[in-house]
Amino acid sequence: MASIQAHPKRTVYVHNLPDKIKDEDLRRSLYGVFSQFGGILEVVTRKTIKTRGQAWIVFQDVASAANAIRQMDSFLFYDKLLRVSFAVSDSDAVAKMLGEYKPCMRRSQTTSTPDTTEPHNILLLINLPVDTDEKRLQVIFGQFPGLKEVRLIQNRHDVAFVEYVEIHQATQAMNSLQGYLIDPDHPMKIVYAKK
DNA sequence: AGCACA
Repeated sequence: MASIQAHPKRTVYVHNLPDKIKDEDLRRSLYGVFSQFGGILEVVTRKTIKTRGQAWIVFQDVASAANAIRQMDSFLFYDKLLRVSFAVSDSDAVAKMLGEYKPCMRRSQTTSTPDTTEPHNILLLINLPVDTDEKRLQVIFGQFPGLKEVRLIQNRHDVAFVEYVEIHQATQAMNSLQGYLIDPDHPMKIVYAKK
């Protein structure tokens, strides 16, 4: 709790890993232990001076990553206690999954926000499963600070509005939950509401 | 301790 908390995202940063283990064995063990929390897109380890003893576990959704952190921080792994938190930045594997990966955006802080729409404190969710209920959306979007209200549309449960107090809070939720799989067939699309 | 991916 003392360290800086990165905001929720699909990638979990793990450190205090044993560094005598061969990279591929380490990846396999990490995959084995972490896959109980949800689908894993990729486990990244690199044994350079700067990156040894660390790993990035890229989950398909933020909820899995959050669970992994809750359950696995301080977990005894080999002979050490794992340190598990949200990664500082998003993984390329996530951008690729969402079809938003552009090699030139590496290392730039540009978001995947379509600039066709002005930022807004209200988000529009589309492509929801038709049986989506409001409570479910409240839980998912309530992970991010500033949630004010979730509104489903009468007779159309495939779209919803999610309102945050501040625009930047809406943006944070949008960036983390873009493509979120409410179910395997419905990657959620999130755009800013129109002014 | 250390936040990458080409």
